[in-house]
Amino acid sequence: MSKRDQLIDTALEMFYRQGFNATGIDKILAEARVAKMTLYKHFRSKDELIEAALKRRDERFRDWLSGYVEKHTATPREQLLALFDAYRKWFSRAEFRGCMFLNASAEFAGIDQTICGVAATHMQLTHAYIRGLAAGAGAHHPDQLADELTLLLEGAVGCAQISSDPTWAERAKRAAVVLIDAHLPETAGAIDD
Amino acid sequence: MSKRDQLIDTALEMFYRQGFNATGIDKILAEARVAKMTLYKHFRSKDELIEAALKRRDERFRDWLSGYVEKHTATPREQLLALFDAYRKWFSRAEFRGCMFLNASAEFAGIDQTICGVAATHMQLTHAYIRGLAAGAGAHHPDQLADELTLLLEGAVGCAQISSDPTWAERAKRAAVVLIDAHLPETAGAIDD
DNA sequence: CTATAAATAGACAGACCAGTCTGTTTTTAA
DNA sequence: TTAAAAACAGACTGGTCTGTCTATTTATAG
Repeated sequence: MSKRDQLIDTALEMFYRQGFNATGIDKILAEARVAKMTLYKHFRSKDELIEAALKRRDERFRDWLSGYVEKHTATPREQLLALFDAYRKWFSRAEFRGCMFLNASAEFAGIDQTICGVAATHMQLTHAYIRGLAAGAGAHHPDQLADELTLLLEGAVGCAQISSDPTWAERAKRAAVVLIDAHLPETAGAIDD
Repeated sequence: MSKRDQLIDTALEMFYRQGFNATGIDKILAEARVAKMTLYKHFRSKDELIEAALKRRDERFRDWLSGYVEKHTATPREQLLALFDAYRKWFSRAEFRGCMFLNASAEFAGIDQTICGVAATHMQLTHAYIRGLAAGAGAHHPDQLADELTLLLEGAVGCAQISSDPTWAERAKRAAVVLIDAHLPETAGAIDD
């Protein structure tokens, strides 16, 4: 693995765990065992490293999410619900610290437009992915269903972080069942209450 | 207004706008026109000022929310939906920077337990308020409905912040209509699509 | 082997940070 | 008026931050 990749991976982990402003360059360098000049040869500034870390996080997260969905499900409707199982698994991890892009947006809103742009792009891409699943499931209004599921997922992330309670994923899933059934042609309406 | 209140108000505004770590003590003091020793007579540390600011934010926000709901609605069902109108209004404000408690949770997770506790308490209190509205509306499972509406509201906050798009409140409201109608005795099921 | 590139350690600058201290001025209240 | 309390300005400490610079060492490739 190149020094550049080492830096990005280490920065990614530390930024997510401790926050962006609270994580100093020197600590990242010590953890990654990389010299300072090597960092500034690959990145013009700390902000550029943050950007690179966020972009890597975006790729990794969406790959992981779609991988989980493909592996664990059969029917299109189950795929939509599997999103919530994936999130539940994510919330249960010890290193869970909420949505890294929302965290970045919190620290850099009104300060660094590029970083906020990366965060916004991540949400658009995730939304587009969910929209694709909704369309594949035959939703009447896939955009609208994707909006609703995005809201539940994002809400679950926030609630799980602030309350340190991963079960918010399950509560979101229960709501998702209702919304999905309202959107899908009523071929197999499974109701569990 | 006492110097203490001046400090809290100024800190609240600046912390929300710029973030906690990014806002230095000296800048708060300059903005509030208060001497440094006055701050340290009222608060033992910056963290204690952050706590006070978050507690004030909690009071103000919940007062504003319940005030909005009481003023704008007649029936209990409309009260639940008015939550989303209130959020929509909040999102449209120029100074909107997402959920301050989630932002605090992002910056202080694993660092300051007290601050995270204040954030968690805010969510519990907001949830309890919504639960009360749900019970008043005659929901079959007010806890569950409060969970679902909390998820939609928190999700709308996150989506609105990250995408700088206040219309997420309206999309959340549309989903809320479906969920509320699934929970309420079917006396007056208003469907708009 | 040798030349080029990459990475290293470590010092350094300049700025900012939270928090402490001193001495003075202003406000408050008896 | 006077005594106590509150707030003031501003210097100061010790630390941390990002980013730059130099000089040396290590890897790579012809």
